[in-house]
Amino acid sequence: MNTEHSGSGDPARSLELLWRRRRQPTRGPKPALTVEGIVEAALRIADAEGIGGMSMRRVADELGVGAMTLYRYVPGKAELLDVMLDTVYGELPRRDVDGDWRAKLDEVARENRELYLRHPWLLQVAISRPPLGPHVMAKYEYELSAVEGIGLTDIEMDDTVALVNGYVHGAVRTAVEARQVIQRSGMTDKEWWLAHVPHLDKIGDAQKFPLASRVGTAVGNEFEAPYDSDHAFEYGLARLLDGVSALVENRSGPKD
Amino acid sequence: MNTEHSGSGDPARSLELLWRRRRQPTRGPKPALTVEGIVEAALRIADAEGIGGMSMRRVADELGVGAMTLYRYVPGKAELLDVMLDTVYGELPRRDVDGDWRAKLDEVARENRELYLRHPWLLQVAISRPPLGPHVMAKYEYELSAVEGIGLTDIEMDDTVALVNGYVHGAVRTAVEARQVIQRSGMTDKEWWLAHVPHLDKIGDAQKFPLASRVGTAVGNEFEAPYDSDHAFEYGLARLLDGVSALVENRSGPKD
DNA sequence: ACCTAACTGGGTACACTGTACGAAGTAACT
DNA sequence: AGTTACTTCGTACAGTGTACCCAGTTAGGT
Repeated sequence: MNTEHSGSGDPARSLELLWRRRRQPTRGPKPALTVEGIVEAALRIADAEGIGGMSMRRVADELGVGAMTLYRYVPGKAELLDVMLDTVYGELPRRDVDGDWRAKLDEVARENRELYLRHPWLLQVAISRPPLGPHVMAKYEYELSAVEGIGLTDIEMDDTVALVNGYVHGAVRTAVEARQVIQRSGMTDKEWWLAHVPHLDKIGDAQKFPLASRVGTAVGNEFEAPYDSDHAFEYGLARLLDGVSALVENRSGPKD
Repeated sequence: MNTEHSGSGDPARSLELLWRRRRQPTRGPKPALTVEGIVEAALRIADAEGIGGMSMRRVADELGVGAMTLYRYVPGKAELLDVMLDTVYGELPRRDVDGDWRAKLDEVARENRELYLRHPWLLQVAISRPPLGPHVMAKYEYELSAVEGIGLTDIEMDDTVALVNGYVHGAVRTAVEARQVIQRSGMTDKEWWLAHVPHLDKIGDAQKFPLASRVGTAVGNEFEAPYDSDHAFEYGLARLLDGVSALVENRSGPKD
């Protein structure tokens, strides 16, 4: 099920972990693990098996230690997830784009899309309260800089960045789910449709639902190959940026 | 987290269940339960506690029977979820709208939004292969009828309906997650931000991330009240339909 | 009236999950 | 050497979906 949550722990403890502010102890045995190593192992598992496969025992097995050992390094699973998020956000290139705000927002969208495709488990994590680590902050700063100084209010800047991120999230989610359902079921969309048609015919829905039958069949035939998510992404992004453009022009030269 | 899946069972068995095509047995004790009753109980739980709260044991408890009893009526949890989906889609009003395709698509978006708000657990279910029950078919038929006869190809009709549904899904997901995180944490966004600020100040990110600090503070102050999701929804929907309009006009009077 | 086939309810078991608790071992300071 | 801080990790608990099996119930056939 979708849902793992981020940002649920104690702020002081979480930020200490995210910014690696813990003073190393002087006495006692040397720690055998590091937070970095644990996060790396957790990311390997999540990338390969989805967020559902990333259990504390599974991560501990990967590192050759007992499950409870992890709790010496990380307060709990929620906080480990926070560090994983901040870590993968660190992979974003955050390129300096020559051009106007539109070119920059376009780049933001593409970079985020790549990240989602590389780490599909990100789509299964609800990030309503982002973990305020160094890479999350840098990501937010970078994305805001794309729409800074073009006449938007602070609130509108945040809205716009959130709108683009929301669009990319939804578009990639659809594409990834389509890809995953083919893997999980071992059936292409066409095969799945053809497996249902004879039973639907028996029920007689072609008469009751003529449009659904006609369009459903057309779509089933068209997309034997993997769903053309590239085209859908480009089209939707262009429409979205057109919409933002209207707002920017309205702000830079208001009529009333 | 996010994820429960739909449409994973055997097609014949699933469709038989969705369309209630099972012949009732002649011998043996009269069944104490009905599929309808089980689905009703499961919906009550999912509406109140989210999809994570809907376990087979929990549903069985609600009905005063043992967990395994449910398996006499439903092949498994995945199929029960399919019937739940088809059932709630039956709640959609599917009003006849006077007006052009835009007014109709607008209505489709609003009806779907209401449904997501009434059953937030829908947002946690990945529906890449919809359960082909009577109400899912009727929903698809109704939504296609909004864009029938305006010059789009069958594929474009499906794309357009999917685009609108995708937008609504994303917009409501953001709003619902914001609402839920306040419940779960017992903190408003402002309180959460204020709890982090002193620690972030100690780290000194205001210097490193000036834009993020400025905009983050502005957003934190603005949205003390519940996030103004109505406004965001209206704005985004208007931009989206503008984009579709461009496609429709291009199809009805192509230049090249 | 009685047998049997068909059916229902549900107990137990298995392999999972996150993590609280506490025991046992190790290293550095006094 | 004793104390203190720190490590690893076994056990336990309350959950999860569901395979398997047995006991009880009812209708049809004889």
